[in-house]
Amino acid sequence: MSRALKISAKKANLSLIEVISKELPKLNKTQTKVAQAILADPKSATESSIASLAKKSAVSEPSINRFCKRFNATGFPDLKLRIARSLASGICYVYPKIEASDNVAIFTPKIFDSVISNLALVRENICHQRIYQIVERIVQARHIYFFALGASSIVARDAVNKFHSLSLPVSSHDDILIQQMFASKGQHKDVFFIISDTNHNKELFDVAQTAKNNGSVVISLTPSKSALSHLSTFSLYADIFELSDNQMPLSSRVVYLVILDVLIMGVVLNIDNRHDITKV
Amino acid sequence: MSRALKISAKKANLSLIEVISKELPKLNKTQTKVAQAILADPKSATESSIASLAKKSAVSEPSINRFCKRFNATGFPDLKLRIARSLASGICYVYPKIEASDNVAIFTPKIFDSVISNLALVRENICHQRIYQIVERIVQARHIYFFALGASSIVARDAVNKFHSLSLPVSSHDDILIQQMFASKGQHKDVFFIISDTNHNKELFDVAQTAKNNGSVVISLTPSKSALSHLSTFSLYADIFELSDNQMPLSSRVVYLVILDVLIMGVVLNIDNRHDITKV
DNA sequence: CTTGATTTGTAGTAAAATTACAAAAATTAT
DNA sequence: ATAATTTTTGTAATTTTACTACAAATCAAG
Repeated sequence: MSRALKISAKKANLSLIEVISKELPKLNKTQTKVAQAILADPKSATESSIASLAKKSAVSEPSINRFCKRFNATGFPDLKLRIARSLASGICYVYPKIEASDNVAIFTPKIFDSVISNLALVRENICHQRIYQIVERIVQARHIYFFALGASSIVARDAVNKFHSLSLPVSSHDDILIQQMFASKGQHKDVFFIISDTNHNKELFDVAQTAKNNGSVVISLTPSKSALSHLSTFSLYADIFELSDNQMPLSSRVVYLVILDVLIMGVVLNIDNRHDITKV
Repeated sequence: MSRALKISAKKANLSLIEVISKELPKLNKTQTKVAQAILADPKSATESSIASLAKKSAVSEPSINRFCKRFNATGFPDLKLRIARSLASGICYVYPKIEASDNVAIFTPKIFDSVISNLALVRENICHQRIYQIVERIVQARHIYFFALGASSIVARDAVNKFHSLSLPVSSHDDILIQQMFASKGQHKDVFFIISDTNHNKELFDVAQTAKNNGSVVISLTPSKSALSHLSTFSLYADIFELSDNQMPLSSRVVYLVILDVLIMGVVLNIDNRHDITKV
């Protein structure tokens, strides 16, 4: 939650139009004219020359220039660039909550934005070194077991479909007893890939513990501070900000699917070319 | 491949960077140099003058200008503006191909960008009215059948999990014979929700046809020009640009999952408040 | 009022972008 | 292969745009 705020704050410096409208009361006469002309039609401001904007706001050209510098732009072209940037981002990098009063046109973009924001965040923070290491283990594995429960189980199932099409020895199980059974029979070169979108899941933790005790490789895909990640041989983190509280994970499955896609692509490239291609 | 080009030509609101990277193979020698210089660092391109970009790409200034007009910009400042707009969200809206020589740090962002780009595109183009209509049908349905084959079947399964938790009468089937059987027994208030990421699938089309003939409601989630969408009572489109040709759909499942999430959210809000909340 | 400070505009300069035209490639026909 | 035609590319001049220095105007306090 606090991280979400940090991000929206970071985004806030970028939106120049917001800054201008916020500073509006503090501006003097001519600068107010300029600001109003820009705010009246920011898009056309980005497309017009300093001369035409000067005419439109009924001030001289140097006044426009001073306005630019007042807002920390190097000059008029830079100001136009900043306005364009603050204008064009259709996607809002915040994690809004869905209100009961939202209609289709409101909540639909919210859902997309939430997923996109989460993906963008994981994109920036995912550890490439770790991916490389995991890919190495997967291609060398005797067998790879994908274990998940609940909503994450479709991620496991999807992974199996894909790895299977690469002729890798994979299987997935969403029955905790079966999972425990396979874990207890795990061998040295077996990989147990455990996916959980909750921070602490006792059942899956126990399964992982069993596998670990048997000397098998345990890979986990979980939120960052999960008990599972500490136990694992290799762990991938993804902290997801869900937009609804009602225990229905929207974004996490999607982000997990994409992370699995990354691993699969790593395996594809690793198989295609057995040299040091995937090295970071 | 040809579909991608057709759409980029049609949709003017597609980002310029995306268009440039797509048109790259069609460009001649000098224009390729310009394109590569821009794609290598689009942000700096928006900040530089025509002279410096000419120097960077080792061409003359008028060649830059011709490049601008080639991409329907009025001139260089306009091109910079368009690049800035396409860049504003931080995510590069390109659909790059993954090369065999890509290492982890290269292909990982590519995969994320591809998914994010596709989501952003669908976010802009999805029909809210249609979502509203489909939600209405779902909440009134006697039973909802989710039919899919192959990679899309996990989307169907996920939908069932979620709708089931809302106590709606749902089921999914990925066996074509079972699908055909249920379709032939379909009743008036039954909804058949058919998901396919391929343009034309004879088997699923026949199932849909059967259901339609029986007077059931057929809802489809497919690419835009599919035979299925024409047949359906209501159809949702999503044209996905996949980044690898090797028949492994990466983005489509993800986009489909999010679209289903939107529908589920619509149902949740519709159930919570039986008035005209979801009205567009 | 008048002085000093601040703000605004005029005019000139520098820089950037565009256009016209000529040279160089590339393509085609002979 | 080579001449003729077309297309592509660059040079140089022109036009447009942005910036700077300085002067006029406005404003505030004595």
